[in-house]
Amino acid sequence: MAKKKTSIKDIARSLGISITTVSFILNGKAKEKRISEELTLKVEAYIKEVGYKPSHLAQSLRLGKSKVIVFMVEDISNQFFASIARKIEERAYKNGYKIIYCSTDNDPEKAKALIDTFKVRSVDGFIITPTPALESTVVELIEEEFAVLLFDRWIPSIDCSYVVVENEISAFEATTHLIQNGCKNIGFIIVESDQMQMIDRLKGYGNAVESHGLQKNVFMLPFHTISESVAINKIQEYIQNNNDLDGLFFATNYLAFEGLQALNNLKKRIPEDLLVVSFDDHYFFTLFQPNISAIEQPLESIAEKLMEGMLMLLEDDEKSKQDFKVVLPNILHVRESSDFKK
Amino acid sequence: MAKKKTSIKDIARSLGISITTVSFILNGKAKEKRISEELTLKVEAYIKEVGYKPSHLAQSLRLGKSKVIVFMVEDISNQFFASIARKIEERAYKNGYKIIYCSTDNDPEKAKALIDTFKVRSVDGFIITPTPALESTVVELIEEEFAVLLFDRWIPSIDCSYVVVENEISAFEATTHLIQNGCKNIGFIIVESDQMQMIDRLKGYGNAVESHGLQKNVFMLPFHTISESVAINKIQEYIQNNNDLDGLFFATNYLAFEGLQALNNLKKRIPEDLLVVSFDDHYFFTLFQPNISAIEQPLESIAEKLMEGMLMLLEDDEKSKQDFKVVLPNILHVRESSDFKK
DNA sequence: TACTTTTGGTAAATCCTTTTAGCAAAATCC
DNA sequence: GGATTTTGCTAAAAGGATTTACCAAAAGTA
Repeated sequence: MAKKKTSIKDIARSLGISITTVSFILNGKAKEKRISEELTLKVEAYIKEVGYKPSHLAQSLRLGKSKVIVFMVEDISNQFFASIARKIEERAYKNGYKIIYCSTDNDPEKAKALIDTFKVRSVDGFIITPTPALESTVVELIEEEFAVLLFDRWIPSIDCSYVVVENEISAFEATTHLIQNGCKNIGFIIVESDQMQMIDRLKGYGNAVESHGLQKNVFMLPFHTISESVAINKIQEYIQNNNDLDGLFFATNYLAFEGLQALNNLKKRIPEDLLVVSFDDHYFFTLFQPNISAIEQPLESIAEKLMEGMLMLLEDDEKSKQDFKVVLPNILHVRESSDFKK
Repeated sequence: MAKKKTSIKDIARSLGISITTVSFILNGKAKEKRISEELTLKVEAYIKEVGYKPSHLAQSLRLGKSKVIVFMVEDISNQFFASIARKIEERAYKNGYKIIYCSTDNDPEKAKALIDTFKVRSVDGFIITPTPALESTVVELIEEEFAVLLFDRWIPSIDCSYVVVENEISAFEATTHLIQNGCKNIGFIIVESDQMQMIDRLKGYGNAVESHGLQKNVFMLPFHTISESVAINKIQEYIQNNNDLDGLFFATNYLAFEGLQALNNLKKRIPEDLLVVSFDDHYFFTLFQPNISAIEQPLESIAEKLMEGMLMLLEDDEKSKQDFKVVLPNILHVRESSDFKK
């Protein structure tokens, strides 16, 4: 097996013509550049025969475009991000793009370091779930004319394209749903964070509760929650200390999983003792007994918009680069955990 | 903001020296190439000052190495693969490698097409969960001197490095565990597949059952199981038609999730009516009531071995390239679903 | 002094493309 | 028939690095 790949030069030499001619033909510019049809066919046949494929590296170097998109998320092993990864993959490949992933752990230093290495690699675009304190880095990226698209959360202080969901509206809706089903004291369990999606969910919950004349009751776990078992314990304590809770709204599915463990440990019955609803739907919620009500983010639409936006940012040279701003609606699935009738 | 990045040429010009000198200094060859310390320091200071970073593209083109590894799995959104992705990521980045992922859906044509595009991209290595009929493509890759490492399943007919787990042994162990806890008629639920890991799991089950003088009772779902609900129905039918089952062993966690739904629909109690154990542990299994016994694959070790092997294949030029063959042991977690005492 | 060795560096080729500018021959025009 | 246009194709630069081969000047040796 030949280790050495055939290059455009080899082809030119073998056929006794110039590199330029071969390149024109390869790039479909034969007509435009007035290469005779006879020669064109001959070259094309030869290319097919030897199975020549141009080197992407050389092309990238020459054209200044690498056809690589970075997918930078908090944690690629998180089901939500992994699902999006899967769905944008198809679309990217179809358009000749490859995707490099990386996880930030929501650590600004790590995120910055990663972005730095990728700049050097001359990637074309970035799809980012921003960590805190990433404003200036993102602004820099945009100024250096990379295609940048935020998702899951956006950064209010800067002008940058994004794809997010209606966090506030859906949290409002889910809370209202609990109230309509009789809850008077709904605990909202959230992780301490300045991420916009969390802030918005909290806001939606708060507005719904207050607009019905009820009291807010928020339990905030520290962000770097030491471990899962500690988190479970803390939630358990919270529930015990608030014995009159009749509803629980979890801000993410991971919190819900921990919360369900806590409720189970406390022998609390759902929905008899309290109603439960969670943000971020999950396969488990329909497997769990009782089924858990949840707000589903539209993964398919998110992925679709993400690639639509990214391709637009990548291809259009002239249009304003910061105007792809999409907010998608979620779907509230009412299940047994929040509805006696089910 | 400057769009144009500074190149080694700019540095040379600014300092009135040659490109060669700058390159030597950049690559730590100043001493070896007898560049004076004075000049070396001056250049290094200047490089730091302007924040110069060499272009990876140009380096890759010149050196024929791109420092990119392809992580090609069946489905990146599958929790198992996503977890491995996360764990190899750290190690790869630490060694200056980036990871491009892609999903094959276990479709040979798709896999071949993906491999083809990546060859062109001059990636350095491939970590692959092989689809069926991929032997020749993999052999080609090896012959073309790419670093190739199979995982999850390997291909018996070819000589290629791999990292897998003890599928047969663990299946034997889990089956034996069920038998020891009183099962006389264990149903093994598996998906139709010629993947080695499935064949081995089936073998382990069969050996265990037969060595205890019991009958095999295998239910095989067609591979492209139309949909989840259809799968649930089929499993449900199977259980109904085999009313004397007292144990169920699921070959993967996805089958277990479907099976648990089926059991729930049939109002079967675990472990009172039958014992349950599954291959591939999952967060859910400890959340589910009762907790489900499962065989945990050692994700951390798999990832570690994967990168250890890949780096070895990438760096060593001389050593034999096919001799990194690792088989890792799993851990059987006995939980409530297969043990009355728990 | 004359010759060798060391020191400190550089020119140019190479990796593989794309693309601009241009050249000779053939065809067209008046 | 001479000027212009068209046809068909190519030389060479550029993109940004690495590396081989080599060259002066300084230092060492006899």
